Amino acid sequence: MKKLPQISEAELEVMKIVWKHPQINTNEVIEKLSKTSDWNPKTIQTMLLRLIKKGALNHGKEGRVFVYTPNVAESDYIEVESHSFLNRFYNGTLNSMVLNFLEKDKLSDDEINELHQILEERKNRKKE
Amino acid sequence: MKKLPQISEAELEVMKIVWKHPQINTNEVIEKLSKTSDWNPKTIQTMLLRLIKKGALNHGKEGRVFVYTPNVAESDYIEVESHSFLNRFYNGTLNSMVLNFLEKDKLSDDEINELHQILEERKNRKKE
DNA sequence: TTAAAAGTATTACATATGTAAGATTTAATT
DNA sequence: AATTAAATCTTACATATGTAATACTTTTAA
Repeated sequence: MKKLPQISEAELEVMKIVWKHPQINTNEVIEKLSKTSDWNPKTIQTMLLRLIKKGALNHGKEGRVFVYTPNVAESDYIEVESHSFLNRFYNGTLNSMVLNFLEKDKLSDDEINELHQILEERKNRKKE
Repeated sequence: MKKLPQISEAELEVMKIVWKHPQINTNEVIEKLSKTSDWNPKTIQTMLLRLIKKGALNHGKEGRVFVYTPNVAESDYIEVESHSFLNRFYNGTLNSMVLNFLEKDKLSDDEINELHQILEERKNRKKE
């Protein structure tokens, strides 16, 4: 598997936009981020550049305008981050996270039922 | 709830030691961390100091030696980090993380069974 | 009682990150 | 063609983090 670059918190917000709209250009990124943040356009440009430098984004030109595409898949990134998170706090296993949430009453009855339902289905599916 | 200080990746390793052994002194921290890392003792001291400055640790003196205790509970910290993690990657819900793991086949059959078991028990317990 | 050892306190320095401003180039408009 | 506008490129600067080294102070050992 490809080694993923280190992506900071703020950079991640930019990545999310590009993941959602591959082949997006600079102004469109700025526009979309303006709705959810108060970053200066210059700041956003800096982050785009850094993401290119880190190899997280690719860019081409369309006229004189940069157009960005992700160079790391969102699912890969989430996977790596998830495992690193679980390792840091839950002995590396999702089950121990779920258990902890149950113990600490962080799940509503509805959520518990939903989870149960999901697992039931999964088990039934396996049987076939 | 108390506002938690920002704790860096490396600092977290130090916190874990103090959480596990409250009322631990400098040398003991260094000794324990030497087993799992190759940090210089000076580096560890810097991190201890920074954690005090950030309010993550308290310290008292025992003779001329510092003794540390956590000033933030491990469970609080894990809770905050967990929610921030879920918000960043899974729409804020644990269920969508579990679903994603199932879809991506990140859980073994054993783990799935265990999870199912856990939920069964939980549901039965609720009924009483 | 002086020197060495063991702690703590202060300082250092490179890289990363958040947050831009200013300079330069290129394209569009008058 | 000259001016303006719009993009990109270069530079900046404070705080955080990783990773210590050096200085100072207090014990302890010779």
